[in-house]
Amino acid sequence: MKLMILDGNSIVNRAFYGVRPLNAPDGTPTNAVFGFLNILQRMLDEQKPDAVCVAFDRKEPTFRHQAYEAYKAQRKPMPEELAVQMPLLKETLDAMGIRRYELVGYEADDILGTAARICEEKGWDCAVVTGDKDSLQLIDEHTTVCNVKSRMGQTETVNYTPEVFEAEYGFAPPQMVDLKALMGDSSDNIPGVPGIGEKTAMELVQRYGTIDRIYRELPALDIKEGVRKKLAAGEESARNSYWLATILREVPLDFDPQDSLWDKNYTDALYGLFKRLGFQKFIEKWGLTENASSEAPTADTLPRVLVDSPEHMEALLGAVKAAERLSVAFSGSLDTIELCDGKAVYEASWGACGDGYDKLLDLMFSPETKKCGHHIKEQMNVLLREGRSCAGYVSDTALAAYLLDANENDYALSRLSARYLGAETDGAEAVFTLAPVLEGKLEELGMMKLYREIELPLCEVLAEMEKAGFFVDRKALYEFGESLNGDIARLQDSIWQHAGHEFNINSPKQLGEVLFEELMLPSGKKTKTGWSTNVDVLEKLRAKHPIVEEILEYRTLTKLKSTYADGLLKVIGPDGRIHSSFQMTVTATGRLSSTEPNLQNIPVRKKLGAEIRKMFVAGPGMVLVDADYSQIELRLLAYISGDEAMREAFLSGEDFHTVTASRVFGVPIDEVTPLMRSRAKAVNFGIVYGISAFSLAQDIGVFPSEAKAYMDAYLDKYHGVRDYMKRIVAKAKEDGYVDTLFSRRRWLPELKSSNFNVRSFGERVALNMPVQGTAADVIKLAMVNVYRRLQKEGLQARLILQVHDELIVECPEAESETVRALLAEEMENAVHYSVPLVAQAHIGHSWAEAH
DNA sequence: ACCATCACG
DNA sequence: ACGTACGTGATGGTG
Repeated sequence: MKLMILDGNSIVNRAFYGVRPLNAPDGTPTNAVFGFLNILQRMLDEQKPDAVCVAFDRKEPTFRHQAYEAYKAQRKPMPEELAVQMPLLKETLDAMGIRRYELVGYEADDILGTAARICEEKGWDCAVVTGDKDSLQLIDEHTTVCNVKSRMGQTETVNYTPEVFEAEYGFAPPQMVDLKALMGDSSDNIPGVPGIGEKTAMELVQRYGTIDRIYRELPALDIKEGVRKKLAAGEESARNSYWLATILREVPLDFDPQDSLWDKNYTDALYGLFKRLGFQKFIEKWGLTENASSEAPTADTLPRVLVDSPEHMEALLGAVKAAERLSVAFSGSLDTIELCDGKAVYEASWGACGDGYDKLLDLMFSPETKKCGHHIKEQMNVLLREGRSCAGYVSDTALAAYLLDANENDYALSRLSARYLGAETDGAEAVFTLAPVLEGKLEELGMMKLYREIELPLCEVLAEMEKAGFFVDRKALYEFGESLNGDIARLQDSIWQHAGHEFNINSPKQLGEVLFEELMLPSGKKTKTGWSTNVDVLEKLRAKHPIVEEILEYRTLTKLKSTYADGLLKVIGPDGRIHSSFQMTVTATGRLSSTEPNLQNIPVRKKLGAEIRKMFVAGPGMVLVDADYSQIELRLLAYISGDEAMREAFLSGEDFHTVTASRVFGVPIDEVTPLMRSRAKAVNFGIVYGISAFSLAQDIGVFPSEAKAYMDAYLDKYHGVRDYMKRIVAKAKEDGYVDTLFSRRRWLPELKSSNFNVRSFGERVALNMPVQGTAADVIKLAMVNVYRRLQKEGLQARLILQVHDELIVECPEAESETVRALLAEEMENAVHYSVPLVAQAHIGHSWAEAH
C-alpha cells in the first residue's frame, strides 16, 4: 500500500508563482488553487497511491521559534493574492474527500516526517510531494520524495529514491541535515556556519559525513586553515542549525494512513465549488455533475492491460509480432515500459513479468519491430546504455510536432494531444494515436522527406554523440581556473579602490551606481531597468576612467572562471568526458542546440578564452579531426538568391570578404586593405541577418550615412540579393511562412502584426531563416552520411560534436588521414548546388589544434 | 522567474 | 516616424 502526502504550503506556493493570474467569475484569484489541482492530478497519475493527504503549516509560532530567537525572524508574509486562496484550497480538498492535517506548534515538514515514519511501521510506502528540498532528509527505502517545480503551468518533477539522492549529492539523505547545519538556509532562517557556503559545506559532508565527526576531529581534518577557523568559530551556530533543520518524526498526531484511503471520493459539493471558481476544465475532466459527482469518469480510451503473468506475456509477444506498428513509452530506464498496438495499452515491468520481460524487450527493440515514441533520441540514450539496438524507430511525435511548428517551446504529449486530437491523452496511447495524425500533416506540407531522411536518422547519430562525449584534460582545466584567481582578486581590489568602497561588481545595478552616480562618468547610455553597463557602453568609457578597463577585464576573467573553468569541471563524467545533450526541438530555424553543458559556445574569439579549447582533447591513442564549412550561409545565400556576381565570387576561389570589399569599394583585389575587408565582412554578415544601415553603423563604428552607402554599393553589386530580399518578404507575407531548400518551415505570424517592431522582426526572420535553416539541414544530412560511412567502412572513428557549421570526430591515430578525407568529402557532397560547398578538415590532439 | 551579460555560429 | 541584426545557453543578481 502506498500513501502520497503533499506539503500543502510549498506546493501551493509553486502553483501560485508558476501559474499565470486567473480569476473566478466573481474576481477572486484562483491561480494557486488551479495550479495545485494540476500538480495533484499529475502526481496522482504518476504515483498511483492508495491513500492521499495534505499537510499544512499553521501561522502560530512553532517549537522552533520558542527555542531560538534567531528563528523568530519569520519568513515573509504570504502575498495577499495567495492568502485569500488558502481557504478555497482547503475547501476544495474537503470537497474532494482528501484529508488535511495541520498541527499548532509544528510545521508541515514535521507532519510529513511523522507520517513517513508511521507508514514505514505499518508496512506502507510513502511518497512525499513537496516543492522544496527540506524533506529530502526523509528519503529511505520506504519513502520517496518527489520534488515539484512548476513554471508557467508546466510541471516538472524529480523523484528521489535513496539511489537518486546519493547519485546527485554524494552522501546519504539523513546527512542533508548536516549539510544545512553548515551552509544554512536563508529561506528557513537557518543560520549555518558564517562564511561556509554551499560548495565547502557539500565537500565537508561528502568527506566527513556528519558535523559530529567534523567537530570531533576538527584539529586533524585535512582542510584549509581559513575553513577550520570558520568552523571553530561557528560551532554553536552549526549545532543550533542542525537542530533547527531536523524534521521531527514524532509529533503528537494521531496519524494512520488508512484514514487517507482515497479513490476519487468526491462529495456533491465539488461541482458547485468548481462552478463558483470557474474550473470548467476540471468539471469536464472529472465528469462532475450537479448531484452525483462521486462517479469517476470513464474516459473514452483503450483498455489497459497490466502484464503480470506468463500467459499475459505470451499474449503480448504475439500481439507485438502481429502489429504493423507499435508505440512505446518509458523514461530513464527500461524497468517498466508501456506499449500500445492500437487495441490496448500494455504495461510491463521487470518486477511484474520476471523472465518473460527480457524476451519482450528483445522483441520490442529488434530492428524488425516498427515503433514510434516521443523524443526517441532520449529513448535511444537508454537503449544504448543497455547495449540495445536503436533501429526500428519509424516515428517520433515530438519531432513531427516540432517540424509542423518550430515556434512552440514545449512539445509535451498532453499538449499535443489537446492540440491535434482535441482530447487529453498521454503515454503510449497518445503516441500511437497522434503519430499518424502528425505524419498526415507532414505529408500535406511536403515535409516527409525531411522527417524520414534527416530528422529521424539523426536521432541515433546524436544519441551516439551524447554517449561518446568529449574527453577533457581535467587537471589543465582546473589549473587554468586557479590561475585566474590572482588576477580576479587583484582587479576586484583595484576596482573597489577606485570606487572608494566595496561593492558587488557582478551586479549591474551596483556597478551602474558606482560608474554613473558616484564617479559621474558620462551619462550611461541605454536603460531598461537602470543603466546599461555592457561591453559596448564600457568600451566607450574606456578612456574616461581607469576603473573601466579593469571592469572589462574582470568581466572577461570571471566569465571564464564561472562558466567555463568551474562550470565545465562540474560536468566531467566519471569517464573523464563531458557528455552534452543535443536538443532537436528547440530552435526556430532547425539548428541543434546543446545543453548541460553547452559545448556550442566554448570560447575561441579571444586569446585567453581560446585556451579552454586546448583542454578539449582526444582520448589516449586517439586524435581529433575537425572540419568546418567555409562561409556556408553566404554560399547558400548566393545559390538561393541566384545572384550571379556572388556565385562568381565563390567560384573564383578568392577570399569572399576580400572580393566583396574590392567590388564595394571599387578597388582591385590586391589593393583591399584590412579595414576594407573587415567592413565588407560586417556587411556580408549583416545582410544575412536582415540588417539596417543604423545597426551596421553601430557595429562597425561609422555614421549611418556611411553605412548606408556601403549597403547600397553592396546591393548594387549583388543586385540578385536585393531582389531576393524583396521577393522572399513578399512571399512570406503571402504564405504566412518561409521555408528552406529541404522544406523545413517557419511560420511567421509576426508579419501580420500591426506593431512596426514586431513586423520588422518578421521581415528580418523571413530573410534569415531560409539561409540559416538550409545550412542546418545540410549539416544534419552530412552528419547522417558521415555516421553511415564510418559504420560502413568499419572505422572506429566517432562523431563527438557539432557546432552549426563544424563537425568533430575522434578516431585512432591510424585512421586520421582516412577520416579527414571522408569527413570533408561527406560535408562537401551532402548536396550539389550551383555554388559549391567547401569544407576544410584538420587533425590535432586538441580542439584548439585541430580547428 | 526575469533581467542583464556574454560566450558561440 | 517608429527602433534598430539572426540563432542559441549558462551565470549571477534581483525581487
